[in-house]
Amino acid sequence: LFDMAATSTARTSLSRERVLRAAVELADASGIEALTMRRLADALGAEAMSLYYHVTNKDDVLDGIVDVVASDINAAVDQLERSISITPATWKQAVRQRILRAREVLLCHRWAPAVFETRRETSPAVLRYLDGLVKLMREGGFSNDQIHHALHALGSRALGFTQELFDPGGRPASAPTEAMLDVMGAQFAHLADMLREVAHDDPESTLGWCDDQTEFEFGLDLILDGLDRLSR
Amino acid sequence: LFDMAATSTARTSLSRERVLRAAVELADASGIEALTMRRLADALGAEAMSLYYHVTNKDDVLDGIVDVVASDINAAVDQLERSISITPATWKQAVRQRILRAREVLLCHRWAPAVFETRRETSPAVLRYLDGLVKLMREGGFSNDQIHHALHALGSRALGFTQELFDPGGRPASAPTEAMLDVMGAQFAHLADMLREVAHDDPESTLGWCDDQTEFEFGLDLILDGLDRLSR
DNA sequence: ACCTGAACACCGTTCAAGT
DNA sequence: ACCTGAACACCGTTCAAGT
Repeated sequence: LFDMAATSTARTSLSRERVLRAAVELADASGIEALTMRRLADALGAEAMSLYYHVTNKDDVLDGIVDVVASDINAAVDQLERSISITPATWKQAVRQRILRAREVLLCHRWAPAVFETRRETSPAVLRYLDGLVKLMREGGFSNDQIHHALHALGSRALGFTQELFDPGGRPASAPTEAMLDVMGAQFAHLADMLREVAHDDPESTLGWCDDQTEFEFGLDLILDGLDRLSR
Repeated sequence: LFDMAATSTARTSLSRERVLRAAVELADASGIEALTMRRLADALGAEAMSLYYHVTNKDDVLDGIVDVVASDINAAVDQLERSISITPATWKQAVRQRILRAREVLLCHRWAPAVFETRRETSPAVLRYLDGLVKLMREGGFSNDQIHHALHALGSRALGFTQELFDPGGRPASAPTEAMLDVMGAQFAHLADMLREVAHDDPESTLGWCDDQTEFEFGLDLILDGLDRLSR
């Protein structure tokens, strides 16, 4: 009657795909902790219990949104490297580009890495992503055994994220103040000295006092260079 | 009266330390999902609300158990490398040994890595651990800037764990059956080929078809070797 | 086939109250 | 100072019932 406007998106009936897409949007907008069955149903203009017709339970929703994000990654990655032939000389650049592209997608879903880590069943879309990576490295001259080691060495970095020991999640981190470093220095002199020097070297970093992207690429290149050396 | 035996451990009064230690034991024994305020209180022979006198809330409990585990790591690591002088030639072995020791402690608390990742405030014990690592690398001839990059490149590996894309948490993984690989091969040929070959190469691996420890060390050495080369 | 509402068993946490 | 019990606002999920 009057709720036509409010429920305009809800008029079309539910479906697994619509539920999952709404779940991703809810997590994007309000954080993963806001993703409850009741709130998700609300966003869809339905009752909580209606979801269970399209989805077996909340775990299934989490598996589902991981697969949605991984599918987005595949879509982004598929647009890459048309007609570039992969050789032992070019594999590294191709893998690097692929991983950084995956990272771009992940940066649009800050909650995703944490959820990826909690999943026990690997999503089909993640498998497809890894399949592409294996293909690339085979063309680059690696043995299956080497590729297996490489995937383990990369770990989540293969998909474009790492877990940091400092400040997981809440980016951008603010630089520690001089006062904080002084307090810290009393107990942890070497660590405080390091942080003081690093903060001094790059005081204007717009992405916070640690540029995640730079650090991600540093670690990634360290590993890729090591693998490259391994293959010769 | 009759519950003397059942509550024998509960007779001593509560304290923050006793609460945290019980929390670690509960997580060790029953998994992190069993760690609720009510069950934790039960294990201590107290009411749920009594905990709040010694601990500000559940987040504080999680911060606390991370710190307890990190303290255990420090204790284990402190027993290492007495009287070995660190030089550019020996730093790698010392860091490697330190990290593998940290990993040993973590392997006794399978729930810990996942909890480490969710914490926003870094625990004092983790800071102390990192301080020791920085000290080691300084003695090994690295600049503070290089050490900063190194810590980011190592990420959680500095503390002895990585997140794997396959099968997070539930170890040991069982080898994929031939039938599974056939199904998988239809969609993900390169990945299935790789897994088939790896499983065939090492069919007797007692730790499951992927030896986590071997893979962890492979990735760690790849990074340490890269850092070593960087410092020359 | 698809959706709902009441209900259940659990959470974390507040508050006022006990000793 | 330390602990408790009832209560509140939230979960995920079951079940029987509606269309």
